[in-house]
Amino acid sequence: MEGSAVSDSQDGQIASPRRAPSQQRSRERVERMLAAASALIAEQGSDAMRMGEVAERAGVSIGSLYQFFPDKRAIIWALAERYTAESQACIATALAEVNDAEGLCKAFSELVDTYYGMFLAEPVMRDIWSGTQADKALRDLELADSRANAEFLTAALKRLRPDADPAALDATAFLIWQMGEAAMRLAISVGREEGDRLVAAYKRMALRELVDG
Amino acid sequence: MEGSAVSDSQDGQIASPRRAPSQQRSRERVERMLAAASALIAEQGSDAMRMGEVAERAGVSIGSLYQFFPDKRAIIWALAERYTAESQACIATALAEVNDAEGLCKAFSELVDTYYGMFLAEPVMRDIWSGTQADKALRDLELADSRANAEFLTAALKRLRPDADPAALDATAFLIWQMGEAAMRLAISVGREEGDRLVAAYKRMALRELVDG
DNA sequence: ATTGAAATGTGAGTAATCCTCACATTTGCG
DNA sequence: CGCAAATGTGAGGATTACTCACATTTCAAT
Repeated sequence: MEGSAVSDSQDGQIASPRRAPSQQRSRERVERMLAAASALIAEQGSDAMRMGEVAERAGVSIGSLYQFFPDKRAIIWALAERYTAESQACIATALAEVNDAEGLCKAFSELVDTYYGMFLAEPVMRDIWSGTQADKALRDLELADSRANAEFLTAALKRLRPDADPAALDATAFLIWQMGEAAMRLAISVGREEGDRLVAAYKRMALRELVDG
Repeated sequence: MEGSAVSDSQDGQIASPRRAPSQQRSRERVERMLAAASALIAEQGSDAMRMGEVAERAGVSIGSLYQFFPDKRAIIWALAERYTAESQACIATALAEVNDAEGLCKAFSELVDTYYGMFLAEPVMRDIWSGTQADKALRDLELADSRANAEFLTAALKRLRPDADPAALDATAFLIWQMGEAAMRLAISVGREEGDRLVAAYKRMALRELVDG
């Protein structure tokens, strides 16, 4: 099997693996690198994460690190990608079977709680979404992710209100989703108590918009 | 007159001028430095802005730059502070004389348009708010700014609904304001057309919440 | 006008850090 | 076994934020 993409990121674009690990040994080493990076981000934040330290903690040389990750952003990107994939699956299942207003309320409410819990519990996710927004590739990933997530919401809305303008539903769902992420970023950057209140207020606002149109 | 603060930023804190310019000559030079930085940020973004280039374009030595700005963040922070002061004044006047629901609608609607226009027109503001969120000091500045802005909204709301729970109004205003900034950041990162639609959707949503409670 | 201290100005040099590259080792496969 | 591809290594190149020892200018007090 040939390795997939080899595109070195240059402008502000993607950062795919420089070389896909094809042997068992290297796959395990890449896992160790990701684990080390994850731990370091959790401890100090992605900005303070040093590539040399990642290599050392993973028990590999700096050269090996760069064999599989073209640059520092790529390793953060790889971690972010895992989290988004995971959360997207969770969202899809939560919204898949929504068919009436009551079901939407329940599913959306639980979804927000789950998402908020993930933000609170995962230091890496927290750092990546609130800290490393400087990186254009990551912003784009988040945007794409947000669109994908919003589409599950759109789909549910369309089932609820088949006669409404689809484009308007699209915009509403996208906006509501993005605002939810903004509300949660805000919530985790203030105290826990105020954060909880903000998330609750967001939930109430979003639900009104979703249900009443 | 002794210079004001000298607190070198260390942890993730403030970054005040290392030494306040007290002579006319140095005040002009500092202005040139800020202008150079602003131009460079507009051209390439704050991340790509090089301190050496700022100094060169301002016609000063690198040493002079560091005489007045303790580090790179400080010069960006100084620019951000100017924009926030300017926009805060604009918000205060817009919301000061709101006394009924209709007035709130009109004032808020115009305010959003103005703010959105500023985001679109000012590359520096755009870069600082959407790009340099990695910087904790800047995030804190934005948060404080947002709280201050939300308070004008809170004040207007309290005049409209004197019987409502003040704490709830506070939370609502803060959330609505933050979401507005999120919506605008989103709007400028997608195409102009979709962006306009998103801002319009936000406006509708926010107004409903503001008017209906 | 003199003077001296504070303010201001300079830029070569330091330190930190991302990333490369020439070369060594290991693995898979005919 | 033999060889090509995959993998591994770490000293060093390149960039860049920032420092510091020293030069120059301003200005208030004498």
